[in-house]
Amino acid sequence: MASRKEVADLAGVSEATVSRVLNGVGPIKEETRRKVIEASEQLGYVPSALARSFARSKSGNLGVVLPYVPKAHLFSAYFFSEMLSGIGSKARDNGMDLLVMFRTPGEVMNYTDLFRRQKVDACIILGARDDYGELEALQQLQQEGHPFCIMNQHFDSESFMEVDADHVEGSRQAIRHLTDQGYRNIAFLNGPDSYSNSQERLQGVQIGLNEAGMQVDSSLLLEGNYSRRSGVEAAATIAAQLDEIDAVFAANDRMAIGVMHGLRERGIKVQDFPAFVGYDDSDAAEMAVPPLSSVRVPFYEMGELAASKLIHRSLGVTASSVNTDFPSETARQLLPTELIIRASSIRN
Amino acid sequence: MASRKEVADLAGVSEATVSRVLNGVGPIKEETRRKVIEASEQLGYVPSALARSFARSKSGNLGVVLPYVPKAHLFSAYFFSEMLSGIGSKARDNGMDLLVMFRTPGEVMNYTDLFRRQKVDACIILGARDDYGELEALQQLQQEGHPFCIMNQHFDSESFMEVDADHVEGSRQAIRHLTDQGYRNIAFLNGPDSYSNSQERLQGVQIGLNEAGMQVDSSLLLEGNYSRRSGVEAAATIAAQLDEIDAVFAANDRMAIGVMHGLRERGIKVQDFPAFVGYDDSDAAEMAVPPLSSVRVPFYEMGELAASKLIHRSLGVTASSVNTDFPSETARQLLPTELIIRASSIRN
DNA sequence: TTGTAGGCGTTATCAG
DNA sequence: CTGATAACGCCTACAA
Repeated sequence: MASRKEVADLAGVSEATVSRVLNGVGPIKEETRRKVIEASEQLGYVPSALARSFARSKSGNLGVVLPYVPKAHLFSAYFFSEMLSGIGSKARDNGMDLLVMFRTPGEVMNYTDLFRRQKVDACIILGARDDYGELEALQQLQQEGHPFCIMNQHFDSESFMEVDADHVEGSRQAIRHLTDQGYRNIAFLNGPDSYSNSQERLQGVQIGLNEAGMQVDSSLLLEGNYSRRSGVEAAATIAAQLDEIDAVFAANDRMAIGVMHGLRERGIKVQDFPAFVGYDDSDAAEMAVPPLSSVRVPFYEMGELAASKLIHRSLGVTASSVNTDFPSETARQLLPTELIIRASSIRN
Repeated sequence: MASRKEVADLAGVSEATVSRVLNGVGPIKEETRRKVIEASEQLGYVPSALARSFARSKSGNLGVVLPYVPKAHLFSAYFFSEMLSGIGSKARDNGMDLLVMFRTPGEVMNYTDLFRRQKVDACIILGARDDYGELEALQQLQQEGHPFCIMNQHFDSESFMEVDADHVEGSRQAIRHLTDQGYRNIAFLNGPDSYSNSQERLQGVQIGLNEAGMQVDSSLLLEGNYSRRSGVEAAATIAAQLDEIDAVFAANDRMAIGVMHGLRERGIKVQDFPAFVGYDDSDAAEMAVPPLSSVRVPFYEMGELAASKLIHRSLGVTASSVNTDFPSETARQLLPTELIIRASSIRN
């Protein structure tokens, strides 16, 4: 491959000038610029990202940590691919590449080493769990001043940069949609309490019910683990009290669909189904029978936002530019959800 | 952060020795090794991947090119996340990181620059299209001797390294499953002919029908674009000749489910449905109503295989070691599929 | 078994 | 506006 020196020789300039032209820095005489461009095109010269990164001590990589999912279909892949796409789009806009890593099942990830080794300039963490080891690792990151952003999980009493959807409001909307139609006995199939997401949904449910002059009935509170299977299991409980239950709100689509399946397995006909509202508006929602109403979460946009925040942060934020474009830079930022209404929740 | 020099000083050795110990190369006196390890742990020293890559002129990154998917739900995200996980698993085992890129909608990707810039040491390409620009780009890669592997697409008359599933056999199995049960009028909803995958499925269908002493009936051949919507559209045709059609084989689950939806929209009852077999065995298959029989594709394993081949190739294959572990290194390799039978295709 | 020193391809600083 | 020239942090012969 052509070297920078060859380009310099061909263009009749110094190597430094070649770099200046290619990086668009410093004042350059137009003719010089032209000569350099021509020469480098002719020779097919491409600067080495490796050398560049080394010299700048910037990898140019945006790290993305994904939970370990393969084969364990707790969450829909939809979820992650949307976020990843959003992140990728912003990264590309800023000339950064995506370095994707999967969290290993047991062990806690050593986030700081990722930065120390200079593999990434910033990092987005998806699906962090709220356990001790994880928290400690994140605190260390924070302490060392590495730019990182957590998606889809909130750590109370920490001031991590976080991006999430407004699950309180999303859940409230879902409940309101049901109560507005006169449903009074709404079962809520939530996910594990260890996810901040689950807690927020419960809050939203409470608010929604209160607005309709109702209270949470703990006998209508069920817990699954976000898998379809756990929905099927919850169906047992729901089927048993089908007289009292006239609607089901599930914390994600998979569980909602699981409940539907469970009811079907028990021979319950669609016309006898309670109303259903799911969550995520994954592609499974529109594929469900009946089509599942669901709370749409702007995963793609969340990915974009997280990436933007990080990039604008790690790309030298001067004292003057801070607090203008990204006021809540270090704070938690929530994107709005939207209720998508389909047949499953409409009174017939 | 602690520098290598500090470690060397603390351990009372030269910097070179520090590197040797940390890289496990060359003969080292046990005591020296211990001193170095201690010193580096004490100082929290972590070698810079940047500098290391630069010195070795190896990025340590395995590139993965993904098709541009966001919002266009032609393929299931399931598909990609499985492959990505498989790739990631093998990459990790070999100390490589994943550099993920999304193909931009219009333009052809400049694969060679990826290598020239030294961003990646090897590259896996998912969802390549068989158009002229793409082919040319791939040929150039080949010519320059860069290690790359194409997944899920076959280029005739090229000897690219390719990994795919055996779609001929998978489709044959699906058809046999149907004919074995006595279904004779099987509609085949295929994807666009521009994907080698589609062509292979058609072949499999032909073989399967022939085995049952039948021929392909071109009036039963439909084409969609792998989206659910296209399945819904195909349902119009199928509904119109429901007397003649007793089974439907679709080239992926989304389309199969789309057809089911289309039939439902037309008021056709489940008990009057033709038998259905989908393809991919994505999570949507088991969520479908009725649960959809489908040809399982080992995406995860395909990812592992592709990564393995590349890694073993780019990690110095000597003349002696070649043609032993990976006989078909530069050839096409197919993994077996498996028919998963669910309610949708069982005669009632 | 270990130290020395050159080189990797850029960036960036400092003269000119 | 442009040309030298030090870093950058690590790897790896080569020498000892």
